[in-house]
Amino acid sequence: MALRHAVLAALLDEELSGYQLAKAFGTGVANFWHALPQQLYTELARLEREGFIAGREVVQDTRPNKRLFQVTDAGLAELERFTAAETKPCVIRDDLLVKVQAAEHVDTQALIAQLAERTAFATAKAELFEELLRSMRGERTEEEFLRHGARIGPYLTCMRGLEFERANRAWYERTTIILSERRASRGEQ
Amino acid sequence: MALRHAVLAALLDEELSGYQLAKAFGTGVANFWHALPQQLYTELARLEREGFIAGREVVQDTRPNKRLFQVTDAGLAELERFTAAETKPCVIRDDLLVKVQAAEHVDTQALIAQLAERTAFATAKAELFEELLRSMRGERTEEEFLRHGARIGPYLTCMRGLEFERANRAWYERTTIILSERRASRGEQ
DNA sequence: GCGGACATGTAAATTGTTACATGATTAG
DNA sequence: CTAATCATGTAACAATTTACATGTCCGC
Repeated sequence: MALRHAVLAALLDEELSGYQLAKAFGTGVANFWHALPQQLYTELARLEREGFIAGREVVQDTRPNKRLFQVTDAGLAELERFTAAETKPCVIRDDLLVKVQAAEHVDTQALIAQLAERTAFATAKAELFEELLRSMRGERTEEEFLRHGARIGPYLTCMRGLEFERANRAWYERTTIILSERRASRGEQ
Repeated sequence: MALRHAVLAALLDEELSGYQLAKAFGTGVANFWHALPQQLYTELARLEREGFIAGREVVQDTRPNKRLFQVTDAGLAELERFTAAETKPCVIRDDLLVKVQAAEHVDTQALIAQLAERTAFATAKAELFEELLRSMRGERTEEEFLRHGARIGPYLTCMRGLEFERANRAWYERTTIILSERRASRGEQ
């Protein structure tokens, strides 16, 4: 039941629509959780029904109308309760790691192509996060911002996301080289 | 549908029982995927029914009997097909990150305690992985092992797992310090 | 004798993904 | 005129987690 708390956490700093949330939870600005639009619209409806968020209709001329949501006092209390409760450790589940695990027993050509794709993806995401961090801290140094800056939560989770993507990229690149070389030396035999 | 492929990948190098798989997928030796015993027993039954793995009963004196499973030719072919197919990018979903995201709006005392727990957990896991990597490469240097060693797949995924836990630990420690200092300076006001 | 490790499952509930549905506006 | 972005949902299906169930052996 953490999706609802992720939504609450995302709505703390600003009112957002379902569509805006979907973008954040999909493309990865929200490093702390991932969800598809369908799940978010459903969860927003549930949260509103239960009084944890309140929505207001915003009429737009040029685009379809939208509903912006903000966290209620009950919602904040629920988030407080969640934060104090036990945390279950996070787990890795990655298709690509499964494939690399089997690398010695299968053809690695397609695998190497997929590693290249992921390298590009991780690089782009890392750049996005770097930019995001820069804009969050503004003129201040990181040190200074971490001490006294506002919105420290999003900054910290973004830092973790950046490190994650950097490590991904490094591993993808190294793995690509290793599998390619082994492939080549097998071919030469 | 990657659980089944994760199971196949885990069974490539050695025959394992459901119980042994459960330990590996639970405590994290299998960095590439996570699953609970219940899911594994169910999946093993399905895989056997579909002919992707074959089980054999091993009678034991001192312990309950067990069934060891190995991958069949059909299973290897299925894994080959999976490896060539499209990969969906991995996503982060972590309770603790959600909590840190909300750090500014909730009481951080419990959060800091949870970060300490996670630090200990990540440290232990990193040490486990280091030991595992050492035992896999034996006398060889890492460089040498990566070039020519057998069972390169498990080694590579373990490397990723180690880096992940090291990064976790570093971020947990840094976040603990930052939140603690901010908490202290709020208290002094 | 009690808790933990060994060993294997089923059933119910929750969560997450995929497919289906609709409709306006803007940029190329 | 076609694709992309904005905007919101429902329904069906698949995956994961939690709860229930059972029984032996070993060390303290």
